[in-house]
Amino acid sequence: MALDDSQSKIPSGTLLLPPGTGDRIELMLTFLRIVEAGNLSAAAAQLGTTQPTVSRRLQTLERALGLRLLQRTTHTMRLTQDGERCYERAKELLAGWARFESELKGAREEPEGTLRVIVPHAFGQDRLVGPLARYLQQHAGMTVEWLLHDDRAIHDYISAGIDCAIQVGEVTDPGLVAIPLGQVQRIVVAAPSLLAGRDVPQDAGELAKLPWLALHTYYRNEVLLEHTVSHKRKRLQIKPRFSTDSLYALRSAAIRGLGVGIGSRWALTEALANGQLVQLVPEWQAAPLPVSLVYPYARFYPARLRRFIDLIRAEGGALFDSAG
Amino acid sequence: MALDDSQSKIPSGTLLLPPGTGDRIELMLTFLRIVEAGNLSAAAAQLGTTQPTVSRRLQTLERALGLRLLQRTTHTMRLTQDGERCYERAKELLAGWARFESELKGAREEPEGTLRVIVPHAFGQDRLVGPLARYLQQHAGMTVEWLLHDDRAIHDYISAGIDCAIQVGEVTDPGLVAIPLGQVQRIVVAAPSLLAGRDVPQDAGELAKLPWLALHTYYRNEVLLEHTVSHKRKRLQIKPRFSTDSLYALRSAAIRGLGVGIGSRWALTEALANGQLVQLVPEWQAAPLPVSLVYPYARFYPARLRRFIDLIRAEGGALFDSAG
DNA sequence: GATTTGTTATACATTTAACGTATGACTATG
DNA sequence: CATAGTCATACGTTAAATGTATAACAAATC
Repeated sequence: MALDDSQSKIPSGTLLLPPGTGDRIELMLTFLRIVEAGNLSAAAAQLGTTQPTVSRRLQTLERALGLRLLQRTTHTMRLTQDGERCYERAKELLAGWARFESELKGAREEPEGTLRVIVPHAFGQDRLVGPLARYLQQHAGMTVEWLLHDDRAIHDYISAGIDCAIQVGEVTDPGLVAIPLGQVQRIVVAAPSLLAGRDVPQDAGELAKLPWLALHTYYRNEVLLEHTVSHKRKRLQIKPRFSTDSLYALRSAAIRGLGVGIGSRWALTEALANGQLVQLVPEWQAAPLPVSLVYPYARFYPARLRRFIDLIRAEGGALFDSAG
Repeated sequence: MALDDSQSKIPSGTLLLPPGTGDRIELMLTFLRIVEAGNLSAAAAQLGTTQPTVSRRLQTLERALGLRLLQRTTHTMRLTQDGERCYERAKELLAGWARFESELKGAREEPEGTLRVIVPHAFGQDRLVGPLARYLQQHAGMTVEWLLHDDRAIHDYISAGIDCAIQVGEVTDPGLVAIPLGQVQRIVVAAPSLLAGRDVPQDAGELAKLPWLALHTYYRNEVLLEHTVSHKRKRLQIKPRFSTDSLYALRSAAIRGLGVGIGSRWALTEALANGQLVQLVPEWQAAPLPVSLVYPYARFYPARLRRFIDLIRAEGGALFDSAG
């Protein structure tokens, strides 16, 4: 990022008000205050400081500039010609400073630029689009990069300029802040065709006899189920014939009768409703997965991120309630 | 001079960079330097300070602004979006500051505005006009108020905004700086018509018999003459029939034969040359008067005054050499 | 994989600077 | 002449900025 000399944009030349003269903005503001108050004592009162302090600041300014700004005695005060010029220029300069601060303050308060979010495929295509739409409605001028990824290496993306991500599963990276949004139920499903000619399993233990599909992001060769009423747990050893990292691919395979699978309820609701899939042993479920909004820990957050966090906090509970 | 609220021109509103955050200009300059150097250590080297100092200044700025300006680790650094905006705005602001300083520096180095000078009538009408003309030739844009006064209360004028004065006579006001320019010889003259039918005085003592004119600014009822060779002194009691504060009025009266007078040689040279006046007892003269450029003691002087002082110092000796 | 180098951030002690209080000097006013 | 209010300075205190030392980290090199 280093710029060579030809690109340097820092104003060059010797500074009249060198470092070590205290806060130069404050000196200029004090000078303006003195002029407008009409004497040093009144200026001190308006500035909330003492008359000697004001006197010293004026002298510091005059010394640094090498100019007499105010001709003053114990009872008279008038601007010199240099003082008049300085007064006019200082007003312009400090007005510029005020604009500078105002613009930065606006940046701090009004979202601007591009928000970059990673969301898992499972949510990014429908469930979170509602809040996203409302965010864009509320903030004209904002743009959003909505990146669908299931990659767990979220910290890499964030160091690459991503503002935040929706993460399913435990958040273990200490460099990230995790805002819990809810949980996703994970249920056991199979196609009716898979069950044709077989006894429908009445208990979790019977599931092991069936062919399995693995969503290897979440489970591979072993499944842990918990009884929703008694909270008993049963661990099953399975030998999946099919393994994927896509919930949708798993759904498709299950619908085709290739095997039993465990997936998030909300992604399977439609297939269950139209009979393409049936839930097996409904009282047994895999551990629900926490869903979190995660972003890097930092001292300050851009307004665009803060506004998004506020929105997701407000609506995320409804998006990921325990029924889902 | 106090302005009421409606006239106040100080930029209003809460300052993002409040007093107490150190020199705000320095913080901004440090930020720009970091961006252009590419890392904090290089910026520290270029700023002639230490890396921890640069780190703290950057953090002070970020804390005061409530914005993250630079995303940085031990080996990477990149501007955030807020940082990019701040960088652009800071350059503009500091360029404005540099112009501000440049203009003030110009004021310090280049004469500008109106120089106000008091000169005695005796000199202001011809002898000093030469240097004045050269001053105006050398400094385009300057204007000069050339005030002819013989009033000895120069300090009053100076408190009224006069930059300097040419003063004839001893300078006793401790608040003034006096630059000696030379001396003016004061000689005894009379009209030939006054001497008609009389013996021409051969010695200073014989002058008392003649009628006298007084230049009451310098002498009234007593005249002290000194012999230019033996340095003997003679004090004469005189009874002037005519008294004035104007050297020219005294000259006119002397030419008309109204009496003997003492005046500055250079103002009488022409009348002497064309026979209107003659010098009496040439080896006896009144004490010469010092001529000084005076101005109020001050910590700083505007450039227009400093340039004028330099010019008068350089040429004043020739203007008021001991022959005159 | 271990080591070196160079980075950023922080703790600590020192140095520097800014401040408020007290007060002197001055001048306008009553 | 006394009083009130001004500006400038001396002094001691407080606050802040600094440099040094160093920990933690990561890329580059061996």
